[in-house]
Amino acid sequence: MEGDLFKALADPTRRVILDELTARDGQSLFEICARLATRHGLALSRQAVSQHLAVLESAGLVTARREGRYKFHDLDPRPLEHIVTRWLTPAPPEETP
Amino acid sequence: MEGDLFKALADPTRRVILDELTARDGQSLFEICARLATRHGLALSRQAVSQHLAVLESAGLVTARREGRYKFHDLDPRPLEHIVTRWLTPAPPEETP
DNA sequence: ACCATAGGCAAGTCACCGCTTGCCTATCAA
DNA sequence: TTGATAGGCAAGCGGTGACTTGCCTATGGT
Repeated sequence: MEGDLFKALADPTRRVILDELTARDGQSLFEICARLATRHGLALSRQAVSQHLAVLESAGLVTARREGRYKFHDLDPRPLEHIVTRWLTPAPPEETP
Repeated sequence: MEGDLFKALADPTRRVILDELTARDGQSLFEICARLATRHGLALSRQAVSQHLAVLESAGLVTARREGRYKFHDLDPRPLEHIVTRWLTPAPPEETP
């Protein structure tokens, strides 16, 4: 979906996760948990971060690859490009929500 | 605030309002209501649109100017540029929410 | 002066979202 | 094989946000 992109960006914690993946790509769930706590003071449970990653993944902003018992997450900023172009050109009609 | 920008974009109705202002700048509240109904099938109350415009205004995406008993709304897409650049450069640290 | 129009303010309802808790599966090391 | 690690699933709770309803102010036409 298109609207999932904006929903994914709406939460500040998810934006920090994107920051963290920008600084260091290919982190696992526990790595992200640890770095959120140490570098941003965000003491979130593992499931909270997991759910955030699921939202980012369904928005196309994060791709996940499994290796053994680890699951590494990579950032994909390409969907962001649609945001700016949308309201600079004569707007194309959207899905009626 | 910074986070208000993402909160403003989170709602699909507000995105349609931005589309509508992109197509025709300087509309009043009632004009926006009418065009949402006729062109997008969105039958919203006047207050609903008014509240949406307030959110867009506090996000810096819409500027309002009063003339007599009318209040015209103009689009300002400049805050959108920060979105893309944020996750393409080595991310600057954010406000801890 | 009167009334219709354009807009604002405040409270209340309802649904969604973020987060937790508890339990379950899978992979690797000893 | 046993235990520890990495992750997933599902139900439940609390808060926030979108929308409505009702009433109020202000401007403009006649």
